Amino acid sequence: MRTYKSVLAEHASRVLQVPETDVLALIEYPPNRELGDLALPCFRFARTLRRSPQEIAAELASALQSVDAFASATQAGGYVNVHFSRSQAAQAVVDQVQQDVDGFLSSRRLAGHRVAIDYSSPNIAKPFGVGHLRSTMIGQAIVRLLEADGSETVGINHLGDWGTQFGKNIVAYLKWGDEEVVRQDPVRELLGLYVRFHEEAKADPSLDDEAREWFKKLEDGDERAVQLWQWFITESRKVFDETYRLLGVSFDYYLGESFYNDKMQAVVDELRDKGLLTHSEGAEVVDLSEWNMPPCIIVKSDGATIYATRDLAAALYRHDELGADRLIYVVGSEQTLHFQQLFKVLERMGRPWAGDCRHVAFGMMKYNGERLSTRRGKVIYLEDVLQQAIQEAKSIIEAKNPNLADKDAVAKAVGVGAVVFNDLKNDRMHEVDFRFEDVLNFDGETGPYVQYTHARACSVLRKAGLKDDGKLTVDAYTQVDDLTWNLVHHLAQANEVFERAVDDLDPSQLARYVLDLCHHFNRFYHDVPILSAAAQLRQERLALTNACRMLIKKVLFLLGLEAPERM
RNA sequence: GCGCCCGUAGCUUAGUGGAUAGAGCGCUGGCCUCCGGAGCCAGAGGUCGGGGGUUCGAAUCCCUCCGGGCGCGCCA
Repeated sequence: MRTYKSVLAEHASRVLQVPETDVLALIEYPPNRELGDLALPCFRFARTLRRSPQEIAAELASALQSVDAFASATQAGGYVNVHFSRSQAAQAVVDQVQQDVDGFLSSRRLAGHRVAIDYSSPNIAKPFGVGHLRSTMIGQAIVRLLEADGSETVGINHLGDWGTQFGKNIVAYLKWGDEEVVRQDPVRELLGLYVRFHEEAKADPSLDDEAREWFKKLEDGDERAVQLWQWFITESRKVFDETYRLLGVSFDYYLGESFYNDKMQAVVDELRDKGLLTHSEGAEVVDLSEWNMPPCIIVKSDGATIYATRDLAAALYRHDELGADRLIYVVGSEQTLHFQQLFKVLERMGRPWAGDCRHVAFGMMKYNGERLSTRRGKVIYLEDVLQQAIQEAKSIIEAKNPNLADKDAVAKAVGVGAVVFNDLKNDRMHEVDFRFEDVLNFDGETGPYVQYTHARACSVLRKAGLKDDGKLTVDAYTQVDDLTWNLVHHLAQANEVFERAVDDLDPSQLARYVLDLCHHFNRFYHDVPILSAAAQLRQERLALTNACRMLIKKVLFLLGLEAPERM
């Protein structure tokens, strides 16, 4: 929909004879709602127009009086503040949300694009810990955001299914493993074997040699090695898929590292043909000193390739074979340099789309201030965290709403929602010190708070007899009090927040937005009677409630949370 | 040593050059004969890490220092 900012910008731009985009960038929300619904500081125009900000603001204020959408325009120092015509705005906003939430949120700016998103990407035979939550849920949210903005997406799980660690896994399993025990709980058992390997290898370095031999066998296609490796993958996948099912996460492709084994020679050949490879300390590298980066190693001194080579092959595959015009990697910030190198090498290889590659980095997850370490067996299983949160939700339901139908399904939605939202609401670059007390708290700025608000809105609408996809038409809003207006005004900002979230690949903006929206709704709900209002008002308030319900549900979906109608 | 990221209330944080720095948790005190109290309201709590600068205006931009994190060729 047409935003109020652009209406203001258009008029101000015409009056002042300055470009509309310049005006648009300056428009802000006044710090105090009595001042107005939008504000335009005029200080910036003073120099070019050779007039005082106050004078400019005064001129604008009087010119904007006549604009239909504005109820008033006043000068306040160097600012001009406008109030919207409330009844007109409320009617338009509520109607448009109900008509088409998707269209209200998005103008489908990415139509025609196809974006590949690499997210989650856990390692085979390793636990899926809380740390993986970040890549998984930020990635999933980005997929939904981009799709909502019109893009096609290709979600890729780049499983860590190759590398020398599998030699260790095989050795440990053959020495100390038991098939039945592993089958019971594959990931935990394999991790135990892996940790034991590292402990014993300290005293007996020959184990490392054995591990190397077994990995070599795997590379050479040794039947036993391949069979064990595939078994590890199968068992790990079962466990991962269980977690993905719980989280509601899915992928278009599971393409692990091993998928590119036969695609790396072509990369090496191309780099060599293009004269980008140089010999250095026994290895072959792409020199990046011109860009102040260390060289990117392509072929190790033992002749083997390395992850950079693999990632290059993967990037080419995603672009050339999967048809993506833009690549996104949702990977921890410790790999920032690697991706800078990767994108630079792609550019030097003559791939113009290298400029459209993005590394969506995020801070590290810690526990009690300490780094989690798979190798030392220091792991918090995401599955455990989710189950605890679900238990917590279940006991709250038993206490507050014991007659609820589908208690288990709701407990799952709320418990998982709490964990997911908790991770999505903050700036992803921040380090996270994982604390159960935060995740298991369902009050305040949390997923359950948003879900609760949604359920509340559903409840009112249900009592009013509104059908599931019903729409309530209102011809004109009569009285729009402050609480109602604050809610409408916030609703109207959905589109600009959505676009910022897409542009920044930052789901936390939407998480913050929906928290604010819920807060405004709860205040409205608390103080403004809906069902008991007189017929006309009742209809207006129900329509507004319905619009909120729809938008909250939509945003929860984008963030990967369910929206139960009762809880 | 070099590079990147982070530093805002006891804790977690919002804020992408504009007006009096907003929230949540925790704490204190209110609000269910009224649409769901996982809620609402109020209170206490801030030298926006320190210091310089740019600007009419800086938590925000630049410089510098301090504290923390992550990287810095054959792991991914």
